[in-house]
Amino acid sequence: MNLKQLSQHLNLSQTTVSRALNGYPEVSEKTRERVMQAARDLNYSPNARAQGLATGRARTIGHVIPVSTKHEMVNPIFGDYIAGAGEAYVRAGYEMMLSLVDDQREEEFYRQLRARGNVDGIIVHGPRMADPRIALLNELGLPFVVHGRASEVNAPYSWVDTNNGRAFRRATEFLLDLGHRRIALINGLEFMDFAFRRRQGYASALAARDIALDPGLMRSQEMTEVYGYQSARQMLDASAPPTAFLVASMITAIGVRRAIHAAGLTMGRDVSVITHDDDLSYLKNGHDVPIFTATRSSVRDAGTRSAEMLLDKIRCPDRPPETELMEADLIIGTSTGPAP
Amino acid sequence: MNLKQLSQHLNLSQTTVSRALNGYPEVSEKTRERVMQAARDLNYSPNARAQGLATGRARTIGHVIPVSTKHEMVNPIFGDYIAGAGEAYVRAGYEMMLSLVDDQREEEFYRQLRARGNVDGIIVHGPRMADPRIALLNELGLPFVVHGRASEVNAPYSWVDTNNGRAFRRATEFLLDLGHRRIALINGLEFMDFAFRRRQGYASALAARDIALDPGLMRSQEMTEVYGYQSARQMLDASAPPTAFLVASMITAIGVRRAIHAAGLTMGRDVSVITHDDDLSYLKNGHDVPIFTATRSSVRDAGTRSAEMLLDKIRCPDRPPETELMEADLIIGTSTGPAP
DNA sequence: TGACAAAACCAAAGCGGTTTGGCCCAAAGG
DNA sequence: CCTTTGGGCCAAACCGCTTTGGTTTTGTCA
Repeated sequence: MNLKQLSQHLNLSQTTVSRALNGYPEVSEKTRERVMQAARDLNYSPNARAQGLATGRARTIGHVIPVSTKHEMVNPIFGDYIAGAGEAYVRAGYEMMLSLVDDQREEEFYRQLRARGNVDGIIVHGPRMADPRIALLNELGLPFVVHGRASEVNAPYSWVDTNNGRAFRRATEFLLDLGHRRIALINGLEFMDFAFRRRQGYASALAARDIALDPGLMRSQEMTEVYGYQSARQMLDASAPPTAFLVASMITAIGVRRAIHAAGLTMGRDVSVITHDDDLSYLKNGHDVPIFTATRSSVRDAGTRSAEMLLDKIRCPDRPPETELMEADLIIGTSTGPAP
Repeated sequence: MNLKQLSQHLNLSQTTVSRALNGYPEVSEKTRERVMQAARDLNYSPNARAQGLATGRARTIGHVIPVSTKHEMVNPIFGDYIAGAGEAYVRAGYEMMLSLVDDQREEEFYRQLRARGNVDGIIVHGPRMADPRIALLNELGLPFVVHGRASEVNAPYSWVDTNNGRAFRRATEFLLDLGHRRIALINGLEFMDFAFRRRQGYASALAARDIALDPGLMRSQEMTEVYGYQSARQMLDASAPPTAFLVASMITAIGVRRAIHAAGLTMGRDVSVITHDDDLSYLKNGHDVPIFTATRSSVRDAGTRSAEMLLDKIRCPDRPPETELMEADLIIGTSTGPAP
């Protein structure tokens, strides 16, 4: 069933039927009702490609996930982020397109995305510190919102980010106040902007109390469980083990906890742990009492906010870039205690 | 830059340029070279919507994620599944569209998907035992592949599934052989087909040794960490606690482990645990020695296989439905031992 | 009652590709 | 030398919608 058939069925022109369905005023209420009813009865939906071709908009948002051939992992926060963003898209009648793109040929990919016109805007995931995509997208004139920021990019752009620096500074201060002096940082990959900022927050808190950074207490890797386990294991076995760990994700923290148990120690008494908690639906930080003391910031909310921001931007392309910095809560759980 | 401009630039007709780019034989090699070069130089990419409208194919696959308003979670396996499927799509030049759909109005949504024509085929996620979507999609004539199966649907359809029944039967037998008699099942939601089959595998292994099912040892819920913790906690506190747990996912098993520790017990000695392991990239089951004894089946591979199967189906719509049953490995880790 | 404005509808021209049917010309065959 | 063949190219129709620039109908007012 297409528009032509529908209009013939109704003895009306395609123009009138189209206008009736799209709420234009130059059609009588009676006719509109009749058209709507027929559309419902005959199960008519306009062809998206034809509509897109005619209007020049795709009603689709692209999400580009950079995948390096080396460590081709999809971040576990992705599902929750998408759930949040999807909610906004459903409300606005937009579709969501997902692309996994080899980071070797990202530029080409974005250019094609623009030329092929299958999206009206895109969400940039996993920004690096000097991410070249921002300049590229500005040049291409393709509306975009970054989930995160790029510290070394000065051009203005829209973003939604958690205040990672502040969160990790507060967490470090909290451990310092408990008397900890040897605090390990089990960070994400530090060419990723969020990890870089977390490290800065950690470093600034230590600097404020005149504590020197100890490279032996700092790790930077993909945030897997095994990485948390191995890092903590090694550090605890070393000559001057840390009394506290600051960890970049719940999953990695679970690995750290496993290492603490394996070393015969008790978390929260012998060794303290603070983790960042993205508030993932399948991996809540405990029920009533939090398992881990944590800096918490919902990635689902970030998804919704960035999607809404992008939709706004598409609606009004001339507005200046919008930004939103979400503060993380510091949640006190049972994984921290005074330094032994 | 569109086809018209490109062809004018080359002093050729749109027909010839289109044919040159798409590899048709009725254009000379010399001209083809010239066209290709110009397309590259001028950064020409065909407009996807126009191409789609003209060819009648969208070169896009839809992934529909059912979301109920009650427990709107996105399964953590989703990221890895998508990574696997995405790989196949990239190779074939297909896009991936994601839709979160309220399960109240699923039927309407699939009908629209068909009518609006924005996808050439879809992957059905999270099938229920008598999932109505299969009959609907067969009726609509929209190519699809189910990730999983629907036990109560008899019509033929294409699917890729793990042998969940066999995996859980083997795991149960393994525990029985170790002398365990009180084996708890911490299952997923049992209206989901995979969970139903796992339960059947578990039940049949017990039945084969004349052990009655104990409702007090069986739980069925969304597979969160907290669910694993609370279920195990309650069972261990009860009058006749289990000596082993059979768990539906790594994340839930991590909760079970936490409960075992909280009860002052040692996993693998006092209490055994076997979990299903989807081999998620961020949550590998240990490094060299597996943490948990597990039934392992890569959901990433399942993603790739089901995507390939769907692409085949789209290429040759007349072929009969294809199916693939993936066997899970039984991996021996340190979480199991003889019954105390 | 006729003039005029507004309301209601329509034909046709895009949007940017693919594809059908046909034209032109050089090479091959009788 | 003329016909046939087929390689190489083109004009125009088409995919299904929106939108421009009308035309017709209805209603209002002098």
